[in-house]
Amino acid sequence: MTSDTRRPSEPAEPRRRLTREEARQRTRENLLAAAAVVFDRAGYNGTSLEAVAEAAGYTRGAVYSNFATKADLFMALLERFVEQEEAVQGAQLETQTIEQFFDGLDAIFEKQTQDRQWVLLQLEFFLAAARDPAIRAKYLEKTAGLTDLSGQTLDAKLAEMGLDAPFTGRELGILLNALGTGLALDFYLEPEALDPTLLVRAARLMAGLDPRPRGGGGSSGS
Amino acid sequence: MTSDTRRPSEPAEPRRRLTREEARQRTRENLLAAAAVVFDRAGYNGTSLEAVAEAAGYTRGAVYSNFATKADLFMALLERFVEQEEAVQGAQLETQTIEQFFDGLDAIFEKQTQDRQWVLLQLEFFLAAARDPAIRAKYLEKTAGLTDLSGQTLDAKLAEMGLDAPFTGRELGILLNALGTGLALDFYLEPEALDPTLLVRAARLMAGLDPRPRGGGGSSGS
DNA sequence: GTCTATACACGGATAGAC
DNA sequence: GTCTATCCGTGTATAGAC
Repeated sequence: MTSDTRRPSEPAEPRRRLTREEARQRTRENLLAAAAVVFDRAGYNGTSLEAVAEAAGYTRGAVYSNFATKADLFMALLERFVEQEEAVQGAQLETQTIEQFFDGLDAIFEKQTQDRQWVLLQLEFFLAAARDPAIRAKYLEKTAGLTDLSGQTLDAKLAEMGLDAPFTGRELGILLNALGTGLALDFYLEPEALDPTLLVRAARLMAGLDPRPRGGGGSSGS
Repeated sequence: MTSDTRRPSEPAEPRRRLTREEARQRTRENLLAAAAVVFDRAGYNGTSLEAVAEAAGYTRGAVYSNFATKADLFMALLERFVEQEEAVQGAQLETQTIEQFFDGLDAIFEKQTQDRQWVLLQLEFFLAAARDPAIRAKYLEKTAGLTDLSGQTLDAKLAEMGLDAPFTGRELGILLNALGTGLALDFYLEPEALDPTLLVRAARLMAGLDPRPRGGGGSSGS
């Protein structure tokens, strides 16, 4: 961004008024913020661009002026979300002890069950990615870092502990990710039917540790 | 033979000509068969009822005459699929030894990765179920038997073997189901990145068995 | 160069003809 | 019971205001 050399005749006020670029950026932000809310509520297919535009105080044309298509708008939203999530999960999983790692895993899963709407939105987008190679490429590119995170962390953790886990760190990352996703989906259908400790117990077992985190009598009768 | 029973008084002839009911049933079948093909190809949201009707040799009106809404049509399709799948999986999992059980599990997973379009369709419907309580109730009702299947089978299997699995049969069913779903989703994005033995290895471990099915050196170094 | 206003095509849904 | 005609909403495209 260069200096605000608007017009020679203009009063050389810096940042007095928004430049074109800034205004555009502001509109883009407003649209993205509105889109996050509206998509969240009704899903991707259930949301009209009209609704997004209205929520942001614009018209449909403004949307198309800033995003090529509806999918493009959503992609921008996803990108932003992944960046933020990467930071959060990274901090949550980069712990000292392996016990703390599982606590972090638990926290992530709990958050996932609460962010129901967002996960459903992601799933909707996953569907598009699974069907369209172009979208898939973008999707993988943007989420690659996030999916590798737990695996790499675990790899390091296991190595420094000398555990004889039945799986590699990468495999564990895949398994934990898949299990978390699958259990979250169950949760969305029958929240009360899911034991909240199940994920961590399974994770501990797969990492080669005792399934029971702390004390707790394992009265797991039928 | 009261052949020409065109009178509304009595249709005492069975099977001579298609009754209204039978004709309707036939059309319904045609529409369902066509819908299965077309939905499979382009997904739920990507398919128009026009396309369905055309594939079956009718017009949109015929569809609406047999199904209240697009969702209703899809629900009928799902119902049929679940029934059939329940039978198949039931046969596949009701085995003698626990080794055969894992073979069956493997076969089911492999089929799931091949039936890509169908699983994606189911996922699309799951989304609708997760968002709409009414659809959710129907969805759960129809799929309840299927989800309980592996759990109950495992419960019996574990009981008769006296294994000290860290999970109950029901928990194992949930875990295996969730893991299978999550891994299948991974597979749809990056088919070559998924080790096809991963599911069964994890399943064996969670059931309290040696993760390695047969022989194979466990060179699971990083 | 951005946003508004408007137009168009397509798809889900409904009403009425046959 | 199926088809035709029609309505309405929505994604997409474009012309024009500022």
